[in-house]
Amino acid sequence: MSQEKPTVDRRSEIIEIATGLFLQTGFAGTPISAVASACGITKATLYHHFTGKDQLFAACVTHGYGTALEEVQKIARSDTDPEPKLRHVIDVLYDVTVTSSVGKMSPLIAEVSHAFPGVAQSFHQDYISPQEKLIQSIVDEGVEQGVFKPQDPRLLMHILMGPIVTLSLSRQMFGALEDLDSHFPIEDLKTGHAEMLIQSLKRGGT
Amino acid sequence: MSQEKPTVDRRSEIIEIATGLFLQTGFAGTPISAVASACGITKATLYHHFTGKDQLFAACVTHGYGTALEEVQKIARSDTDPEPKLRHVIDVLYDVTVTSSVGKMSPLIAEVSHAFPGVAQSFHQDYISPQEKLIQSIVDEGVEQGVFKPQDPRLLMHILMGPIVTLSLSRQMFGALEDLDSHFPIEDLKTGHAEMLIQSLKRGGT
DNA sequence: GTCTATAAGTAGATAGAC
DNA sequence: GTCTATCTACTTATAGAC
Repeated sequence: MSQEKPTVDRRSEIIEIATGLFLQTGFAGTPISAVASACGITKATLYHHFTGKDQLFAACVTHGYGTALEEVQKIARSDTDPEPKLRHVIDVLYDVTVTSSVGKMSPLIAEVSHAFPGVAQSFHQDYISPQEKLIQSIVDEGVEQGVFKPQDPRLLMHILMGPIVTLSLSRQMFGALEDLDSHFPIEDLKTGHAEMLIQSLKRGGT
Repeated sequence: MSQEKPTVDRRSEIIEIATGLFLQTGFAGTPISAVASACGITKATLYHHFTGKDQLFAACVTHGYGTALEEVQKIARSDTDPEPKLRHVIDVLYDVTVTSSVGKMSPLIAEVSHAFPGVAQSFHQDYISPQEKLIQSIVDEGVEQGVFKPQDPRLLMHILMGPIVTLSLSRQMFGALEDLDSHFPIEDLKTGHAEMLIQSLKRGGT
């Protein structure tokens, strides 16, 4: 009775629970023992699945952004006009970054990156870079069709991702505030941000 | 010879060194002993100046944003037209957030806020809120003079602070990358961001 | 104000039985 | 795969001498 699950996906289960704990208390602030007991296993068992704390964290990051990237990929490949396509991507980016757990990991990766630079490096190579290329391809498509004016790719990502990541960070940081949603309302900010970005792309920048 | 400084500002000295260490290795990742030895004193002496690790951290935050807020205040009060005034503020915000140590503390505050919600709360009350009001007053001035169109204050802060905070986070996170400045060039992004923001304010949003 | 010494607890990680 | 038991190292924090 004590082992209902047939071990099919114990690993994924651990990863998801660990991700939640890391997000709550940080990397250094989350003892392996806390992860273990939250999973209902002992430390020794946890070490049977992962060779160390850093490897567990790396698995959390990979597991998370793999799913997130697929979503953006699906949209980029879909057969829609550039503008609604970009709006759809912005929608998903807000979801992934502000609502789901993956996006909230950025400050954690920053924390860990000093001790384990490999984590940040693979995060950039496997998630940030491919995502940038996908978004850029959508904008390029719009430029070809004459809907968008050309824009510096780095500036575009700066204006696009910046507010989203910071909103996620703010909502974590000020999670204790009673009026969190009135200070940082996701829907309103998303709509306004998207509108501004699209307008700027249509008119051409700088 | 071993005590050259006349204790005039031992406290400030400790705070500045501690801030640097916290930024490098995080709150939980920075032992009190590391701070002490970096200051050239012992743990016991450090505990003579601060009653605990959390109080030391809170002092680091307060010390930092106090200076930063004053700079913005000076500009807001100056006798210039709204547009150059806003450009000047953006300039200072990039400096403070991306270059100096204060701005880089946001992810740290997020980390600590779970264990000590008071730190985030006072950060919001004493720094974020006043700064928002100062910036809003500049925009309001512009609206009165007919240079700017009215804008939702929260959206404005979202679009203004978002990219800046995220740039700071990215540069910390990917500090190990060789081509950091080509991926995240401060000057170019600042210029483009400011231009876009001003244009959007002039034209009116949403 | 600064030190040495140490208390009291917890961290990551492993050995070996079942 | 999971457990109990344990190791070593390091953590925050304090007591008391100088």
